[in-house]
Amino acid sequence: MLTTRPRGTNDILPGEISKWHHLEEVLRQVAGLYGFQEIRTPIFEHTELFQRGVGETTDIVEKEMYTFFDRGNRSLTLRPEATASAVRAFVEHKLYAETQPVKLYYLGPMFRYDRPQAGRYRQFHQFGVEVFGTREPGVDAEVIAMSMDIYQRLGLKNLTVELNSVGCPACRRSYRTMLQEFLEESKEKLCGICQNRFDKNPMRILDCKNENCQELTKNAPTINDALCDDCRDHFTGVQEYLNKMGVEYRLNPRLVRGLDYYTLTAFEIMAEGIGAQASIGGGGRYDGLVEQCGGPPVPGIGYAMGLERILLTMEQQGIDRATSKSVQVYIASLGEKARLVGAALAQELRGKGITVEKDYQDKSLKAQMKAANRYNASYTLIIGEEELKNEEVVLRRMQDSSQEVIPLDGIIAYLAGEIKEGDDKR
RNA sequence: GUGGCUGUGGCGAAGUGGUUAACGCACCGGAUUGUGGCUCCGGCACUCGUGGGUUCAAGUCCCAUCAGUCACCCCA
Repeated sequence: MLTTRPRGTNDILPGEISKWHHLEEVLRQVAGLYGFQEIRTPIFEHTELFQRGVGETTDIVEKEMYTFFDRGNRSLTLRPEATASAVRAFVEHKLYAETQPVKLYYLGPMFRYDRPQAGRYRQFHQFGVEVFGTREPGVDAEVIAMSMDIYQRLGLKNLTVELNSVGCPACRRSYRTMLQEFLEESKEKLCGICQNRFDKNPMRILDCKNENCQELTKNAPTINDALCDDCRDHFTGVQEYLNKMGVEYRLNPRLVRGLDYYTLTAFEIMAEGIGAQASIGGGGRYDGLVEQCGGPPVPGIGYAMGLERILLTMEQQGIDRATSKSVQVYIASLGEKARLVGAALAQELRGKGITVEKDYQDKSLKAQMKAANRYNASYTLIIGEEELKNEEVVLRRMQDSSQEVIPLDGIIAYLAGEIKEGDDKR
């Protein structure tokens, strides 16, 4: 226990950090391009925020929250998602008083107490955006386009955007009864899970994986049949924008998202080959949420993507950015005095922006050369007794094994010159 | 929360109940004087996840537990 990480968590080790850096860099860059500004909210919130924001009946709230009491006996919860927090901050700081829309993005860890499996962890990372203050279909389209833009820049292929409209609360209510009426007769024949869903969330029955259920719902009415004029207009508006913007998508009238707050636009981005958890991002509109969280009636839309799943997909598609530690100069020294000189040289070189690694343990020269090789050093400086006495250093070019003796007081300038030239050639 | 599979050195992986638990990679050291990448030689396991049990004898069988993994529910 002492030496194992908590279940469902991961250490990101030095060997894999570069792909995270790369991913985060792309995310921030694209967010900037689309005019989003970062918001950082606490990693825990009052439990009631999620109960209210995410929805009492959702799985997240019912069984997946990390809830604890602090010393003041307040109930707090590690955030399972960030939309509720963003909404809270939006309301708390009265951002609705600023020019609308307000476009925010966030990036960080989320927590859900769930059984880990491929692409699912108890602590995972999400990047997400929220747009408050407008319900123009063009914004919905832009948010979808932006997410695809990100995936493309990362080099991901074979992704599908699934699009649907879940309507306004009124549409959903009427559709719900419509669906229940349709299924009433065959209710007994549905699988056990779906019989459960019949009352709780009948729309979920539509995307049950059970073949029998699929067959039974084949001719079921879709949400599109139940949309009011206003919702229908909005939905066609989103599609019109997407078409114009050249974003491909697949209409999926059975797409239902799990959180209670979604209205109108719902979308999900699916990847292949990363196991059962194929959704690498998703989002939708939440026009009633701000008000429900105690703010004014401000519409909003957002999406979130799971970074672990993106990385998994990249790996699966052979987009690999693993890098090993590498260094421009390695300083090998023999003996205490030489090591001191080496340390001084290292400082000077680093001051010139050159990456340096050196020996700290008085290893044999052979061992130091091996180390230099492992670090992928372009140059190795060797300082031994001989060199110390003559105020010189041996400069060895690792690539062709050539070496020369340079006066100690000239080595910095010499190396700085060499490395700059080398950089220019690239 | 439910189910399947798995758990041997840093990693990968043999081991069909019986003396000192293979091997590969990695790591460390060496192959005449202070020099890398190839080759050769050598070194590197006090708990075979943990705790019980069966047995004269268990890494090998049984039970429990923990963890990993995949899937379900659900989601990123």
